[in-house]
Amino acid sequence: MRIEGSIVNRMTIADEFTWRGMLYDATDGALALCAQEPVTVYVGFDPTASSLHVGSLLPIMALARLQRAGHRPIALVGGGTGLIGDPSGKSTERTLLSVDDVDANVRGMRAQLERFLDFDRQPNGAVMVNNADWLRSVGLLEFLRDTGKHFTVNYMLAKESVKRRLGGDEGISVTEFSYLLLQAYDYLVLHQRYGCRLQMGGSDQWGNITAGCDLIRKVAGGRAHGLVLPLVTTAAGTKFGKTEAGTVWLDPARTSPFRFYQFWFTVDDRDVVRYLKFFTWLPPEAIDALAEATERQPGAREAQRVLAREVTRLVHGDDELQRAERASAVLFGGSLRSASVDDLLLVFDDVPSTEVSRAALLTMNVAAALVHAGTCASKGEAVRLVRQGGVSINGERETDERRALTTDDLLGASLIVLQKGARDRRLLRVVEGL
RNA sequence: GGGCAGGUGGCGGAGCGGUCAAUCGCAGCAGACUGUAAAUCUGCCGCCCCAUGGGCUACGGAGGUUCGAAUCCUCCCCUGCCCA
Repeated sequence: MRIEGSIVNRMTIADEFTWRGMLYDATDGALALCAQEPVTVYVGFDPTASSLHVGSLLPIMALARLQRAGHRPIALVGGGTGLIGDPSGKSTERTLLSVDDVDANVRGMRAQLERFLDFDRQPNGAVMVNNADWLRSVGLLEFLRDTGKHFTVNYMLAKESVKRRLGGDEGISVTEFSYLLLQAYDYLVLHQRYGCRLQMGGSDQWGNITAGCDLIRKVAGGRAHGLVLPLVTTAAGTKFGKTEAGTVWLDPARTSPFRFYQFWFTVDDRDVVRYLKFFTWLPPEAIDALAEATERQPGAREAQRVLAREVTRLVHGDDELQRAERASAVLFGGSLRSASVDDLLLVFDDVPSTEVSRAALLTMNVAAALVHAGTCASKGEAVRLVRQGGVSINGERETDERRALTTDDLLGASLIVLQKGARDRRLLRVVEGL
């Protein structure tokens, strides 16, 4: 991504992070340092999956904001640490990923991260590193002598992530227990190679980050800082970034832009302003205005609309945003009967959709169609759902799950819209000769 | 290696020979009310079927006892704690 023009700094990083609610904690002097001179700052991303998800968006935005403020961001992907597994925030031991999996995940994540940072910007172009480059080749004895010697087990036992596991009934393996050393070592390497003096991360990273600061002080004699971001919560107390359909990924192949857009559009009133501050580039005045709009006319969902638009554009680009908006307008914009078949066909690729042959369709009843389209996981579930009144077909509530589908059910002779509840919409399209 | 405590549905956690597809809480889904919101209330929440009923697969794994086991026995695997 290119950042055009020069950025006028109206707020300091401290002001901005504070106003946006992004400052959970920081080491003494971290913010003063940023106010005083350009700093090289890093955030690490765990390659636990081939795609980032919306939970990673906050640290990504934090990096990007710092870059716009003139600092140099380093995005680190954990091709080395990913082989070990970070116990922070986890209550149970994780199963190890294979080297191939980690490498594949690293590739996927790198590609995504590139979108949010400017690698050509002068003089503070972003840098992407993979800690596999130094961790995989380090020798055990060398590591224990050079790095391990600087930490006491006492120190490590005092870390929250370790304490929690010691109290749990699964314990913690030496592998995960050692994780902290690796991340501390990463910070040291980046400090030595790039002069990195600030590490950011989620609040669960505090222990790992301060361990790195301590290591740098002991080995390099330098002062390094840490800043942690709050955990993104939802007012309803559920896990942020999860929907009925599972995790909300940044990869459009895993979470379609339409679903992605819908995720943000359906955000709770109580969360929307906070998310606007976290995840968009909108200036304070614009966000304040949306906050007011939400208070005055919550039903208009203006803030959610803008949030969905901004974040979808940021992650998927303008074209995909427009498709998601159009698909949403067609499927949620009032009566389906008034929507033209052309419109429906247009959104076919953007909405969860399934194809079916005419012959197969005509052997299906309503319940079978719901399963085929993926609305329901099993026929039993489909039966229950219909009996509870949770299903509409082409906008009309369906009450008989055993009703056979006929060509009369096809809009424009080729499409059926299946609705479950208020939000779930899918299309079933008849394809000749399938 | 020894002792102790455990392994039950997405999670937590009951059940301790039949009435258990398994109490309950959380999470999830739907309905009502709405605003594609929240709260609240209601229903649902293993799979399949010619369905006020029937079948199948399930309570770490494998055997066994019994008319009948998640519940009893044996062996094995796994986890935690304590001891060596």
